[in-house]
Formats: sequence, C-alpha cells, structure tokens
Amino acid sequence: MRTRPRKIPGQKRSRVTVAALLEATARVLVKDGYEAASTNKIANTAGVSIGSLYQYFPNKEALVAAVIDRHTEEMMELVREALVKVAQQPVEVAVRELVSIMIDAHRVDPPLHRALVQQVPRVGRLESIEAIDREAYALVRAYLEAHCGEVNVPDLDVASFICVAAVESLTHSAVITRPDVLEDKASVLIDEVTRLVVSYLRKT
Amino acid sequence: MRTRPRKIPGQKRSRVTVAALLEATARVLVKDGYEAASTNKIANTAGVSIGSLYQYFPNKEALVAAVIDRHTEEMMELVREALVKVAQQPVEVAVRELVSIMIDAHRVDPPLHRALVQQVPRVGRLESIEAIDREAYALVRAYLEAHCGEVNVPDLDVASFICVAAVESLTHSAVITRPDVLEDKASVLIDEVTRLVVSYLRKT
DNA sequence: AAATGATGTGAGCGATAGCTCATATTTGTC
DNA sequence: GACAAATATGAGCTATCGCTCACATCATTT
Repeated sequence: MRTRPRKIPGQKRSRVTVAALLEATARVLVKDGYEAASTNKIANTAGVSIGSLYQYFPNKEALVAAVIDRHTEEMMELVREALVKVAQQPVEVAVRELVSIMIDAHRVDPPLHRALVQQVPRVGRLESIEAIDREAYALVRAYLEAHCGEVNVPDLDVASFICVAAVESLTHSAVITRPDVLEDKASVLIDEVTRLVVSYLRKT
Repeated sequence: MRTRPRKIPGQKRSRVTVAALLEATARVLVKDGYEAASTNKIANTAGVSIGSLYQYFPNKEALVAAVIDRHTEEMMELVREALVKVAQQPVEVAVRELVSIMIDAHRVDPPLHRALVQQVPRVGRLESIEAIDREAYALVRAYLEAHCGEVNVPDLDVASFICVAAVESLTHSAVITRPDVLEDKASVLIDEVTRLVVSYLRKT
C-alpha cells in the first residue's frame, strides 16, 4: 500500500513534470472547459502518463486548485506591492494607481482568468478563489483607516466592501467581457473608475 | 426513430411534470452543485422517471438552461418595471430606487442565484447568463441619454457600463457572500451604493 | 557495477454518467 | 367502452470518467 507518495517533487525531472501538468491543466481548462477537462486529457496534453499525474496530485480537484493558487498568487503579488507603494499617498493618487494595477493584474492571463471564474465550480477546495477578495478587503480597509482624515464615509466596513467589489468587478468585466472598451478607451476607463471611487470617498 | 418529441407539453399532466423537473433541477443544483447534479438524480427528486425527463429536455444542458431562463426572467421583470417607473425621475431618486430593486431582485432566490453563478459552467447554451447584462446595459444607457442634462460623464457607453457593473456586482456580492452586511446594515448599504453612483454621475 | 530509491508508464478496473427504447398507463374523443 | 394519441416508466446500453497498480526506467550512492 502506497502510504503518501503524493506531492513531493525532489529531483529536477519531477519538477519539470509538475510544471508541465500545471501548464496543461490551464491550457485544457481554457480550451475545453472544466467538465471536458479529464485527467487523461490533461496528462496527454502535458506529454506525461496518467500515472505520473496521480503521483503529484491526489485528484483532479487538487490539480485545478494548484492552478488557481498559482494564478491568484501571481495577481495578488502585483496588488500587494502596489498597495505598499501607495500606502503613504493621498486618496486620489492611490486609487488611480490601484485601478491601473488591477487592470494589469487581470491582463496576466485573461483567458485563464475567465476560465477559472466562469468554469470552475466553487465546491470543496476550489472555494479558495474567494480568498483573494478577503485579503484585498483587509488591505484596503487598513489603508482607509490610516487615511480616515481624508475620506468621508459613515462605515469603514461598508466602504471597504464597496471599493473592493466595485473595482474588482469593473476591471474584471472590462478585461473579460468588454475587451473593446479596453482597446479603444483604456484611459477613459481608468479615469472614470478612479473618479467613481474618489468622488465616493472624498469629503463633500 | 423519434423525430422530435421533445418539449411539447399539451395536457395539464405534462405541464406539472415539466414544472416538477425545473423545481427539482434548481433544488439539486443548490444542494449538490452542477457536477453532482445527474439527470437520474434530478428525475428522482422530481418524482418523475428518467424517461419523462428526456421527453421534454433533449439533454442536461437544456434543462439547466431552462432553469436559468426562468430565474433571470423573474429578476429581469422586476428591473424592467422599476426602470419604467423611474424613467421620468431625476437621477438621485432613480438610482436609489434601482439599487433597492436590484437588492430585491437578488433576494428572489439567493441560493439558486449563487448556484447558477458559481456552479454552472458558461459553455454552449449556458452562456445566456450574460444576456441579462446586455439588456440592463441598454436600458440604463437609454435612461442616461434621456437625462444627459443632469449628468456629467465624458462617455455614455463607459458610464453605462460602470453603473451596471458596479450596481450588479455590489448587490450580488452583498446578497451572496456578505449576508451579514445586509442583515445588520441594509439601509447603510443602499445609501452608500446610491451615493457611489450619484456622486459619480452628478454634475460637479 | 550493484543496489536502492525516485520517477515514469499505461492497460485496465469499478463506478457512474447521459441517454434510449420497448412497453405500460392515462387522457380525450366518439 | 373502444380506440388513438399523449404521457409515463425504468431496465439497461454505451461511453467515459477518475483513478490504481504492477512494473519499467532513470538517477544517485556506495
């Protein structure tokens, strides 16, 4: 009986295998959707045997979860460092910078982002997609608290929620379902989303 | 060979069967998610044989699509009549009313709404979820055009997009992932979302 | 070069999915 | 009540899915 061979890459060879599997999972997810993304197809696409797949991932869910983690981490890294950079900046500057970064973050791999959001069922481990929102919420709330002299909102919780949801939703929709808006008038979009948030937060 | 027996309810009996199937689909979708919602389980839950299911729906996709249609139509009906009602009202009044209605619309059947958004893969016929956005966009754009004297935006397309996406996203998130906000401070939320949109649209 | 562990392989197992069809039952018409 | 059309039934077919395991190959250590 195999005790627990899963998920312990040691040599270089195996790390290549794991990387190929993650790449293949992402590609198949984008091309065929979650339902049609069978583990056999993924292994095939990766040029790896089905047996190898199950050496590193206990099941399909874990495989997809790993792809999600990698992708969200990539996006979150951008947002985190942007928030550090603007921590001391006034609201107007900070918001504009963040909106701009959020659009960039969504451009890391739009087809994959779309596939993950629209295709992957949020059950079990796959629920972690929402973790990103919670972290963003906490970071923004901290910023607003530090700058509460500049802003005028009756409730910090509600305000943080509104800012995060609005910016996330708008950048997501723009990149995913309205690429035309981004091509033709990206600067208008950034200006307008910034104005939306700033005029909401600003005193009088 | 059966030519095309699908989807032609005539007698009262059959309409009851179809209704039971739609209800069961919704319930199973909520309880078990899309993947685990097998047609056999749905037929079982509906108290109907699997054969009957396939008399009215050519496949699982069509069944789920019918549930989506019914649900979005129910929500859209509310939004449509609200928009007619506020067509002549000034921005401030109209926005508040619409935000309020949007929250109500999301309360029609939150668990089902959540299941449809989070579980159902957007492929093939199931893409129609997004049709609702397009209609809302058109209606809002028409309103803004009619009231362009009251508002101050550089681009009607972008502004419509922003209003629809922001309000939809905020009400959705509030009802689905932050029921606490709604319980404790529903009025604060309505006030704040209204302020967000109004201060964005308003002249200076 | 022998031994040992790490890694890779793929035929195939059990389970279950979506779906069909021959048959049974109900309803409406005369 | 006889007959046809509409509706309902469910055993079971085919396909495919996720996944295992007995074995081969490669890398490392001695």
